[in-house]
Amino acid sequence: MYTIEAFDRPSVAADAVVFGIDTAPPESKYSLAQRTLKILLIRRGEEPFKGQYSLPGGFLRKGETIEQTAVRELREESGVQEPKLIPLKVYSAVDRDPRGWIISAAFLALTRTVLLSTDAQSDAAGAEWLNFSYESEGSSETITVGDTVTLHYENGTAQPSDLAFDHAQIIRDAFLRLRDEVLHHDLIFDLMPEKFAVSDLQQPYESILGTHTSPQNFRKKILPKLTETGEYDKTAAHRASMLYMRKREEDQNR
Amino acid sequence: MYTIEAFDRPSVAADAVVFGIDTAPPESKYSLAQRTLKILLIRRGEEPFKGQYSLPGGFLRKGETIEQTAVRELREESGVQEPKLIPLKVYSAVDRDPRGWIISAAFLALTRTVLLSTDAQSDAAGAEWLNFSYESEGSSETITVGDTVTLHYENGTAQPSDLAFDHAQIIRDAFLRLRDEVLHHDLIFDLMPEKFAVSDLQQPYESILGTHTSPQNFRKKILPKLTETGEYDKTAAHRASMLYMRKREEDQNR
DNA sequence: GCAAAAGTGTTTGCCTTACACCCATGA
DNA sequence: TCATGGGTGTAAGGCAAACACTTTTGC
Repeated sequence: MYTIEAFDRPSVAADAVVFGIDTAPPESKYSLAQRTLKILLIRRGEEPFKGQYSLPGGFLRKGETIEQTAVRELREESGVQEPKLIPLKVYSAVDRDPRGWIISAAFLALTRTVLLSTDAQSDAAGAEWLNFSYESEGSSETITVGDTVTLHYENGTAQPSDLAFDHAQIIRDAFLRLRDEVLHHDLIFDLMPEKFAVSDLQQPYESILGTHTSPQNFRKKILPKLTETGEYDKTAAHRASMLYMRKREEDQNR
Repeated sequence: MYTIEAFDRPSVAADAVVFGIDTAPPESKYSLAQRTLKILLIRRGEEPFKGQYSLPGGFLRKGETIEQTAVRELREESGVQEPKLIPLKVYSAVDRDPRGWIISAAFLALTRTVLLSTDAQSDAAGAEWLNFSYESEGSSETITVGDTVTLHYENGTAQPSDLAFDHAQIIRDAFLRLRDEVLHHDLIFDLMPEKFAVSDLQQPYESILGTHTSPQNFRKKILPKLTETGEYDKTAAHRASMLYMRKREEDQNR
């Protein structure tokens, strides 16, 4: 007969790899705004790994689901609201945390805004949005985060890095999943505000997928997935661009 | 300062949704063998849910990863060896297990053979391979397992069923992931033996994806992903079929 | 020869790509 | 007017569906 006391139990954490699109003002009134992919990291204020970057996350509490853990910790540590969560995997290597037996359920989390709450009641020293870029060549992969952190991977495995715990590995796995979901399931729309111009999509889309095509062909490829709103963005010094919304699933085949 | 005693800890289980392809002998010496998708379920020998079907699975032990838990339990309960494991998600609803606070990391698991070990040192009454079929129409989905169990879903949520725990929900999520991985990442090969004829692929492939095409066009679509072995299957009463292997990733673009 | 499947070639239509072109707007 | 992006049209190439056809084998 099973009794719940018969097994040792690990501490369970949720960690989130949060991506967002940052919009920088254009260089001139003519050119497009610069839209770049960012990742949210926490500068750790406590041991272990004090002062190093880590993913936002925290411990599962009794009475909540692991998704609620992720949402709560994101709000507390960074002010990120209503993220889109996608479960990644459970990281459970026995030596992954020097504090003891702690496993972590990792999530890919997307937000439509990169603003940070300033008065976050935080148990971490501070949350920062950092530039994110990914490159691969053969069996080697490189991720650059912010201006100072470079992560290397060989055959899909993280090499020792400046990041806390096994978070370098989690970040890679999350980005590859993001790329896959953008490619096959239009996840790009979960990184965008509700209404947007076609050209707002292209930079984020192509920096995630690592592709490039002309604005004309990008338009034709993406238009079947969009619905016109009739509104226009008139802020730029050229022809105003129509704002679109994501087309509802049921209407795709019409 | 963090202390590991500061948080309550849940019991952590791993559950696996195991799919395999069963090969039934052909009706005559002329026709093809019947290949059907099967799912491995356990008839529970203990409370709760005694006598009902559940997924194979068990509890995480100290010193092992959650993947090792899944592999160990599969071997113990069903004799399945060397499954391909794909992490699905963590199921953590607070009332999902009447025994208490138990969360489960669910895996999609694929095996190349549907044979069962007969002398499994089992803590379950018995493992069975059951026919699996999936249908969807609008927001309703139906999964049929074996001859007796039918599962219903509305808007992606499992309706009450004869399965133990929340396993009806897990099975649906697993099958949709299977379909997605077969479509986008050629996961079908993890359900096949190392060497196989082109026609061996088509039935499983199309029953998972819910599509149908001619044998000729299926061949042309799949051949770029295959390598000839030079061996032939001469058992049937018609032209012998060449056996192929999965082409290595690096050779795909040649 | 006949049934059944293995395997090849051809046609057609669609979808992507490259690129020429016009439109709208503010400086 | 000019620079810049918004937006449309068209022609070429590649891919997939439909299907006609040949090959191989056991009965």
